[in-house]
Parts: sequence; structure tokens; C-alpha cells
Amino acid sequence: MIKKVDDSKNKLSLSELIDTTGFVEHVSVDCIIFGFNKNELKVLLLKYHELERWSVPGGFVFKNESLDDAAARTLYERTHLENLFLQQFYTFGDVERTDQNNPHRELLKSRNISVDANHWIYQRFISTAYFALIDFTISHTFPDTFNETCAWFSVDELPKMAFDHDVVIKKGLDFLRKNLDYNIVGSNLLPEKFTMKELQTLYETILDEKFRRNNFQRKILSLNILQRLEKLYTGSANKAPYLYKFLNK
Amino acid sequence: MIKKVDDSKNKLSLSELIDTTGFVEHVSVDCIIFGFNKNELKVLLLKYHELERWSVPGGFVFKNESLDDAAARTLYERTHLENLFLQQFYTFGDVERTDQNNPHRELLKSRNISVDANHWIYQRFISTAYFALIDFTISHTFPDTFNETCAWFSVDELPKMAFDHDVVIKKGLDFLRKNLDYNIVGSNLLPEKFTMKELQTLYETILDEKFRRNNFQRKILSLNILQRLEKLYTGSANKAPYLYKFLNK
DNA sequence: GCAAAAGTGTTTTGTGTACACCCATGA
DNA sequence: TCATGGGTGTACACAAAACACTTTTGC
Repeated sequence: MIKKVDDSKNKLSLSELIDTTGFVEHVSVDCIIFGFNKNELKVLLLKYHELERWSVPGGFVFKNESLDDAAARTLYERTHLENLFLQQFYTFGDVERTDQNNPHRELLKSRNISVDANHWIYQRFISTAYFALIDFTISHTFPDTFNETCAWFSVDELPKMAFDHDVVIKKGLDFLRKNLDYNIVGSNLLPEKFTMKELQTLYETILDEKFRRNNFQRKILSLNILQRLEKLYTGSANKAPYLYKFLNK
Repeated sequence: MIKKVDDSKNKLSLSELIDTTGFVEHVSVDCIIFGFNKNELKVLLLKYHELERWSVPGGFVFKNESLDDAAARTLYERTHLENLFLQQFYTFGDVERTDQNNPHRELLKSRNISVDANHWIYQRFISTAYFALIDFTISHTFPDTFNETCAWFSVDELPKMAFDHDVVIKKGLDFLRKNLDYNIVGSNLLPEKFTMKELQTLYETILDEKFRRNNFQRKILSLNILQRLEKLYTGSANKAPYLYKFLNK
């Protein structure tokens, strides 16, 4: 049914990927990686070299592996990122969801892997989606000589996406907005030390609304989740802002 | 592998249930049915006659069926309830979740259905959970001569549950509380016409806290989601309360 | 001294809560 | 006319929003 090819330079080869002995068929996990940089909320997307469509990192679930573990594992395998804040937010299970923009066929063909036409890899996936939050400033350490390309995209300027991943991202962003937690979002998307203005811009970006400088500061400080540190002198001709860190970090 | 038995009195026989030709293996849906009656939030649970454990209605997913449709279908098959408000809230995927209190073995044995020991029905299920909200006052129309017993239980006095269904119910209740929508909860859990006091008791029950009569009324009315109807004369020696209905009904 | 940006103080507005009072109902 | 429970009005506390002013920084 499956003709294996030499694909050993990859951490997890595609022929292994579709070998069903260990995987739960028709089930996958997807991870949206959110990062924040200069007024923009970004997502980290992957693209196989030979394809024109981008996708969020994800993969299959082993039969003896929990969904949460599968999310963390596939995230690591495809980005080398570890110990991220990961949270499940929705499971996508429409019948047509993998019909559109399904890159599996061309991907397997271009690699000379022949798979039976009615193999489950061509059928509908029930996909449980997670989102991860990471500090954008350490993101350039990603391995970009993987078997795929990775790049950051602004959430409102997504490229051509595989499957229904544009819908997945939209829903993930909705979830992030509705369940906004000052502590979790701030402490995972910002570097360890940050100014009040950076924190404010982060929340303004995610929620897509503006706050008053002074009222925002008062509200955040009243939550008692920040520790005030030294001042940050940038050389500009104005009062130097304090740096802060989250108490739980 | 599977020895069929005559089970034709059931809508969906167990032998069909474990016949894997049409189902996605290792995947299921579960539905928590919430009902409200006299200061108590209840869940509708099912029990096979020969078993000691109760479970929420649920079932398997056809390969050409969406998760949402599967939830609605299994709910109908096992309770004959249709067109309910149904919402997905979480997908449970821990490896040990179906090890504990798994009734499949004894159920199949008692019905003389022999299934291979390593059949997927004995393995871990990835289960997407939904909750439904229904008007308790029409609930007595359920068929109770099904192939199982069904009964209402208070959410804080659950019987011995199959699998991890107690955890599923707890998480569903949490979701309901955190995402409380006055419109959705009220218009699905109450009869068409209701008094302000009934509405208040509903919210007090779900949120497990008390409100002031007058302040609650003001707050609800300010949302402009209710239509005031005629008064309700009960024969008691006090001012008759207005009846209300939701505008979206 | 000046502009720019940060920090803090004060006033106003709005919402939630507590208390009080009046009204309808049937015995 | 009385007890009971429903409806409405008002006062207060607190938080959010709006506005104003002061402080720091480098030129």
C-alpha cells in the first residue's frame, strides 16, 4: 500500500508520517503560534519547499499519546520550539474541511511516494487546534534549513493557506481575544523586561482598540502582577520609562 | 473479527456500533444535556440495563459525517431529542481516559458479542464534547423503553459514571458558567413564557450565587432581550408577576 | 528653556449594590 | 385591611473614563 522512499534527512519522514501502524487515523492536531512585534500580531507558518500553500505546524497523534502531548511533539518536530504555553481551543470536524487546498496529493507525488487512492490521508481529518504564545524576539533561532520554510505573517495578511487553516487561525484569534488573560498573554508574548507602553501596545493590538495611557497603567498596576524594575534610557529627549517584569516569571 | 448477533430491537445495534466499516476509529462525540427544574441544574444521563454505570449520550462518528452532525445524530438516536441548542466545548484526549470504568467489555460480553481483544473499541477514545440546553418541562416525553434507562441527575450529585464522564460534565459546567450568555441560556432552558423570578433563579442556580430581586430585574431589562407579556395570576394573595418571553424566540 | 514622552493627581461619569417605598392580589 | 410578593425610585460606593498637571530627559 505504501512504498517507502529514502527521506532520512527529515526528522520524521513523510513515508513514516503516512504509515498508519502507530497513528490514530483521521485525527490530527494543529498549533497556531502567535508572536508579537511592533504593533503587529503575527503567526508562524510553514511551507514545504515544493508547495505553494502555507500551513500551521501540526501532525498526527500516536495511539498511545495524549492530544496535548501530540500538540507539543509536532510543534517541536517542526519548529524546534519547546516548553511553550499551549492551549486547546477548538476541534474542527466538517466533512469538506480537507477537500479544499489539500496539499497531500501533490506533496506525496513530488516525492515519489505512492499511496492508495482511498488511503485515510486523502480523507477528512478531525483536527484539534491549539494555540501557542511566544516571545517574538527569540524567534530568529528557528531552524530554517528544515524540510520546509517558515516565516511570520501578520494575522490580517495571511498567504494562501492549506486546508481550512485560515479559518482555524481566525477562530484561534477570536478565542484569544475573548479569553484574554493579562497575565498569560503578557508573560508569554513579551520579553522578560518590557515597558508599560509595550504592554499597552500588545493589548491594543490583540483587542484592536485603543486605551488611554494613564488609565491603562493604573488598571494594570492595580492587578498586582507586575514588578517595577530599573529605568530604560534610550537616549531620546524625554523621561525614561520604567521596565517591568511579570511576578510569575 | 466481529460476530454479529440479533439485536434488531435497538435503533442502532451494538454489533453495528462496533462494525468499523463506516466509523472513524478511536473518535467519538459526547453530549451533556443540561436541564433546569426548581432551583436545580440537572443533566440527563443514560444507563444500559445490565450495567451499573451511567454515561452522557454519545457515540461514534461516520467517516462522511461532521462532528456537529454526529453529536446531533447520536443525541437523537439515544434520546429522541431534536433541534437542540448544541455547542462544542472541549476535546478529551488523554491516554488513560477510557481505561477507567470502561463498560464496553462487560456490555459486549453480556450480549454475547465477541470482539478481538485489541479492537479499537477497547482502546483510547478521542472524544469531542458538546453541551445541549433543553427545557426541562418537556423532558418527560423521552422514550424510556429504549435499550437503556435515562434519568435526570443534579450536577452535584452524580451517580457512578462510565469513563471520565464526571470530568467531562464538570468541564462542561465550567464552560457554561464562564461563557454565560443571558440570551442563549435563558431562551433554551426555560419554557417560552416565564416570570422574572424564574429567570433569576435559573441564573442563581447556574452561577451559584444570589442576586437582589430589583437589581437583577433592572439589569436584565436593560439588555433589551425580553418582551413583557400578560400577567400571571396564580391565585396567591400577592401582586401578579408579568410573564416574559425572549425576543429572539 | 524647550519639546517629547512618562508619571501622577483630580474630576466626571457610569455601573453595581443596598435600601426604601408603593402597588396589586386574595383571603 | 392585612400579609405577601412584585414593581419602581433613590442614595451610595466604587471603578472606569476623561481631563489636567508635573516630572524627566537630551538637545
